[in-house]
Amino acid sequence: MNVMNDSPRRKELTRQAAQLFVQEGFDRTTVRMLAQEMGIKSGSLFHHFRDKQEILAAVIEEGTENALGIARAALDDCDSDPGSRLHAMARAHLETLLTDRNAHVVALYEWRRLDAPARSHLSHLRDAYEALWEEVIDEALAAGLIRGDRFLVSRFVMGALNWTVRWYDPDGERTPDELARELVAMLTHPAD
Amino acid sequence: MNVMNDSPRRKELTRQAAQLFVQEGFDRTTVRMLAQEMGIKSGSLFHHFRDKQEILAAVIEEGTENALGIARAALDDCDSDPGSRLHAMARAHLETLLTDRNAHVVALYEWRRLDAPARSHLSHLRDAYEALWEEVIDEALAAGLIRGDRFLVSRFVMGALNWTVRWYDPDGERTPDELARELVAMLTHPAD
DNA sequence: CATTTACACTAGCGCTTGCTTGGTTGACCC
DNA sequence: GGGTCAACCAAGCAAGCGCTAGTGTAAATG
Repeated sequence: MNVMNDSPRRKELTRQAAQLFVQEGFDRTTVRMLAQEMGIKSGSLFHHFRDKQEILAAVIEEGTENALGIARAALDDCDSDPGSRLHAMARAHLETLLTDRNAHVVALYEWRRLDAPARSHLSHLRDAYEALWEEVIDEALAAGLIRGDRFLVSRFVMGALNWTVRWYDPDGERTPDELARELVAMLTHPAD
Repeated sequence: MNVMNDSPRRKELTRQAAQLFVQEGFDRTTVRMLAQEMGIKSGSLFHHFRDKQEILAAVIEEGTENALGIARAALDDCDSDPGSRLHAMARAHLETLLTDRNAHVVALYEWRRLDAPARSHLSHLRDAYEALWEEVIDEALAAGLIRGDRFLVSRFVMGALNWTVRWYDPDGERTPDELARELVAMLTHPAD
């Protein structure tokens, strides 16, 4: 057990682990399965990760950091009116499902398998992502674009969005852009 | 391994199993832990259930049947206008979280641990529940109360609703009725 | 009274689990 | 050309896993 840095090798192993975690679930995925997928022996795995838990944490960390980066970039690039910003966030969220679906599914379904220290570290990352959403929702509320309780609206929206991993097919007919547009249309109350 | 009927004893055991599955997750819950929680020895467990999988199936089956019953009753008892029906469904959904939260959490998080036969049987039950929602949403769409694509709207609504198990505290300040009202308000576009 | 049924028990088989140990390899460096 | 270091391997340990076999017993049933 030597290193736990973020070498490129470790990044690649993390990506492969995410795939297996989605297919089998964290608990059912054995270190032997992980090693085989990675093309190494099970003992070698512990050169890159302290233990199995750390592999899970690495998967979730990378996925969340990625989503955060994409969302921030989307907000920087879009128009400044609340509607555009709402749409940009929804679109960014759906686009991460194209490139990073596995990590997102793992983050949603296997969060509770994290031990306490990892959970506390990663919840800060997740909070940062949700804070972006709440900011955008606040702006939309202030502009009268949507209405309702600040807290409840963001929970409902996060729910609708996170649920997309269950049914959205990125290779299907609907683009993230179209889908984001539909979601915003459902929520907003334009002054006809 | 004698019986697999639905005796009252088995119902109680199922309820206790749901509790443990939520706390630990299905895979981490051992038959020995289940037996201890039930106050029997691990071998005795297999008198009531064929195997561990069947316990999971029993938990999900009971929870879904319950939700279906409550939703149907709510629809029978409410006014016939689309807004009332939407509200009745949302309220029924949240009310099941008061009495049956464990089973619902298990159904959401451990669905993929079901083997193929159980999954096929239970998905019919779940489809029946979702069909109720789609019916009510269709009525609301037809009445112009909400708008958007039939398929997408129901996915978004189901997402927002199912996500409530993550944050809703039935012992907290907000009643299911209030919460349902907020959700409907967020979705609907009344002709001001 | 005899039999069945429902429920519980003890004991343990066969296997898999996460992880450790002690070592080898080959590329790079001064 | 000796030293360093990440990367990998073979072997295996201790613990725990789902589940089975066979038995005991008290209440219900004929």
